[in-house]
Amino acid sequence: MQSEVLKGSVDVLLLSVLRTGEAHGYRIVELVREQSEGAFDLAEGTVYPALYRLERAGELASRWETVGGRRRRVYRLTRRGRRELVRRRREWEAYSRAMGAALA
Amino acid sequence: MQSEVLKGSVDVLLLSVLRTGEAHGYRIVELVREQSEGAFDLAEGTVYPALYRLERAGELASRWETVGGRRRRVYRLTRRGRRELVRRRREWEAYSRAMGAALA
DNA sequence: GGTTGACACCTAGTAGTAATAGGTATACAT
DNA sequence: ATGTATACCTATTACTACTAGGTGTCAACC
Repeated sequence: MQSEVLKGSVDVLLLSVLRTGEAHGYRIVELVREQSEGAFDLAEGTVYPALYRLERAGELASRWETVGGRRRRVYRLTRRGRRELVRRRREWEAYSRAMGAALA
Repeated sequence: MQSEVLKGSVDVLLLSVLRTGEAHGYRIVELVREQSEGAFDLAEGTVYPALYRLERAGELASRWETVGGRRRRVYRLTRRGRRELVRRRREWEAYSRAMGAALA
């Protein structure tokens, strides 16, 4: 079923909210909630490991930042990440279309 | 993320292709392929366990049949299965809408 | 001064799906 | 006899997402 689409739902969301600029983990959770109109409220235990995974895969890069005494790790898309975002979004669309056809 | 939606993608496909009548496992694989316009080619190792799971959950019922010397197990939706199909389809739609919003 | 809540990160363990990669058996055509 | 389509079954594995904790900073309030 080529189910990286399924498995990668969180991944594509993370890549997508970073498309307009960098953000740290906690903020990424908020962005996903906002941009999905409240539908996706990702647990931190889901997001942090996913971010490491994406960084290990070369799709994200990060740096440490300190703001108001609080440490943050700020993530941004790499070139590969941007490419992957496009690919995964297309995959999502194909998947979505197929589900639509099957469930019609 | 309420990810039964994700996890249940195969389940809702199986329920859906049975909405117009009963079918056996091998045929169900074909129906999913046809109705998804070729996009979903489920492995038998995915489908059979899923059918057992759905039967154990009371969403499907089955009977044995012999046609041309070949044994088949024919599945049909139960009332609960039909209800679940409606519920899962709605869930899929909400999920799909949210993904659409987030990836827009 | 202590408590609460928001901010911010981290990780070990678990449940569960889907894929992999086999296996068995019948019928029919070549 | 061999191959192909039909038809079912299952053990193992990889991987995701979730659960359920933990650490620490800062600001506000009582």
